Amino acid sequence: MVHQCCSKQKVKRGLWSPEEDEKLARHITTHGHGSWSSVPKLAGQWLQRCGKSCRLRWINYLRPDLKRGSFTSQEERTIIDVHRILGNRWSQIAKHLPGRTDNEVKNFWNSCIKKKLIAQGLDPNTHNLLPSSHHHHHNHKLTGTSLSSSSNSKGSSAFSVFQIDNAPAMELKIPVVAFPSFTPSYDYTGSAALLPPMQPAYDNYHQHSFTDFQQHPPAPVPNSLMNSLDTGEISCIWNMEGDGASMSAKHNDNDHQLLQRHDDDPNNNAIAFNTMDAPMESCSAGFDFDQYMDMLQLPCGMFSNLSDPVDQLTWG
DNA sequence: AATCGAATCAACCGCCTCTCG
DNA sequence: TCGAGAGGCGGTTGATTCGAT
Repeated sequence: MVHQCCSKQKVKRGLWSPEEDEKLARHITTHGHGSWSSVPKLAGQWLQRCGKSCRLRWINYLRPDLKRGSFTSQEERTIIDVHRILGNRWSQIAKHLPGRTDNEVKNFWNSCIKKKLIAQGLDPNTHNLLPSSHHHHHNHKLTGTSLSSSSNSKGSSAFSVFQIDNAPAMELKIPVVAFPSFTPSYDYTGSAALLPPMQPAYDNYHQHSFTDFQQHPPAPVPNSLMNSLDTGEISCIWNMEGDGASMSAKHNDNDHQLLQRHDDDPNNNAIAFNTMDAPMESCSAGFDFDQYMDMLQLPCGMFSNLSDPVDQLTWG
């Protein structure tokens, strides 16, 4: 199919020559692109490309503010973070990476990140553990279900406790109605037990506007995402150290006590669970949701519709 | 040095949305 | 309200490069 903008003229396809690049760049830097469909005409008779092709070439290659070179680990992490929330919305993801294009991000994802996640036993689409991974490692799984909240329309479980290989892990899902002061950071370089937060509310995130990140001041990606979140669900997996002797959250390389805030840094809202004193085959953990909400210092009334604040985990 | 498969990436395709008459 | 055109996007393709044998 031929584009409307190219239907009335002979257009060249395929790779751009240096001469074409030079002609297009010179035209746009002096006149701006205006209407892309008119760019080939205005840029001179030898630029026999369709407007769409010119636009793409400018955006992906000629733009002066493009960043060259391979992606940094920080950029990679940002891509993973945003992708978890937005899915394959490459142009939105690229907005968080100055100098990178959607095409570049998409290619990097498909050729590199995707494989890394799969190698870590994660589904690159959902960022959840691959089902085969559970089976392969013969993981146990426990789900806590006593959290009840009218805002939790999915009726999903509040907790999941399971094992990855021999390491116990816990998934915690927190229904939120507004933006909490909870800004975890994650170590993607760790083992499978040190997982990034899961993305249980994919549809919720999509329902509610995430589109205008630019309104928010520059911030780490999770912050800017959370800032525009008006409802949804946060979910994290925390690793539990040792052979089931305790259960603790890892945050900024520090372990923390049960439901205690890190006092030194008000922005450090790590959660920890140290009540898993029994072996993983048989243990329980109480979870005081009220206390947890206090710790997060949530805006007043945020969880007012929670009817059953205390939850209990059992295993075995 | 030659071959071949994998990885990479630029570019295209086709669909969707927005704008404007 | 509707349709045409343009811009924008994500998926896909195909050429090129890279690396192993």
